[in-house]
Amino acid sequence: MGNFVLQDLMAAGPIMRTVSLPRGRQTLHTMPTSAGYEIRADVSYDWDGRRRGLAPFTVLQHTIGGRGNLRYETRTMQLKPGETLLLLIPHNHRYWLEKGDRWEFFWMSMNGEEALRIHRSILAITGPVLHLQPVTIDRLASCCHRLVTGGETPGAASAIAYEAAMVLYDDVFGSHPTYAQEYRALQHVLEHIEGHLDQRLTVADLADVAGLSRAHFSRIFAASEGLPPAEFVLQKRLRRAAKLLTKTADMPVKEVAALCGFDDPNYFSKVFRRLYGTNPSDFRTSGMYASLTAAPRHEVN
DNA sequence: GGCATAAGCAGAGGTCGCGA
DNA sequence: TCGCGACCTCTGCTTATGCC
Repeated sequence: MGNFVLQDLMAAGPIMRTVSLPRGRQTLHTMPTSAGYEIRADVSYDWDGRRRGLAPFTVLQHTIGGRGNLRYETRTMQLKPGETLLLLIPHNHRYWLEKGDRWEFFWMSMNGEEALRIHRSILAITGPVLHLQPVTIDRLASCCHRLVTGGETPGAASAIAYEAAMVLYDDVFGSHPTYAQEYRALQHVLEHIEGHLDQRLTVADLADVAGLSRAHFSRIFAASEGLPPAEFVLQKRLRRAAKLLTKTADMPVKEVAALCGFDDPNYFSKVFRRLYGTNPSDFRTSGMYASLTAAPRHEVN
């Protein structure tokens, strides 16, 4: 697909596909949900980011011609040809078409923790409107075309969506050494958190790992991951605890707490209840974990 | 004995404004 | 862009008590 360009996608005419694949046993970290190329001229085209359900996903939409409108939190702007829209849902935004306007675009929607994490990192730096290089647009158009016409298995579809996420990553971070450095620092912190969940993890320690001051680290971490660092660590610990509780029926709750970095089982019980709505022992016996969508109410991606 | 709940408190965390 | 200090909020811990 090396020579695929945007014109090839447009040549096929308006087309879209909702990617609905059977759930595999393993959760894929990047999964497309829909893709397509459209020319819209009707005011019924109107999406509100707060009314599209609670399951998180992202929308990547490149404007080929015409124009669209975007309200992002309190700011309102127009999307012109050559501009690419990146949005996380749910979120306080709306994009729509005004009467008499025309909007030609291609888009890809995807979910999965890796897609969400990468797109959130990009959004934290660039905001929702991106100005990508022509070669990036062509590669994204190629991904979109292959999603619409192929990607029949979960693995194949996931690979295409992941490629699209990486193409975007290269464009944004590859051309901005400072952004790349910051991204790598946060990656290092995330790895540090994963490897030390059973130990004391203060925000000051994590800021040291990132090589930043506590206040600045807290600021960029929250912008990148969608949660302040302490809350992020807490949710990671509670997810690990939930898994341990259901997988190790003989392990005392206080031992599960200790393995997840909670020195005090009483405190563990308190925060566990806050997140899951029930105490650890009831959670274990009720089989709640299986009924959850593999995540607590406020998911850490 | 193991665990949950509640109250109280110290210190850590989040966030803002400001300056370099 | 980043660090620093200040201020307010809330987390994390201790202790006491009660239930199974």
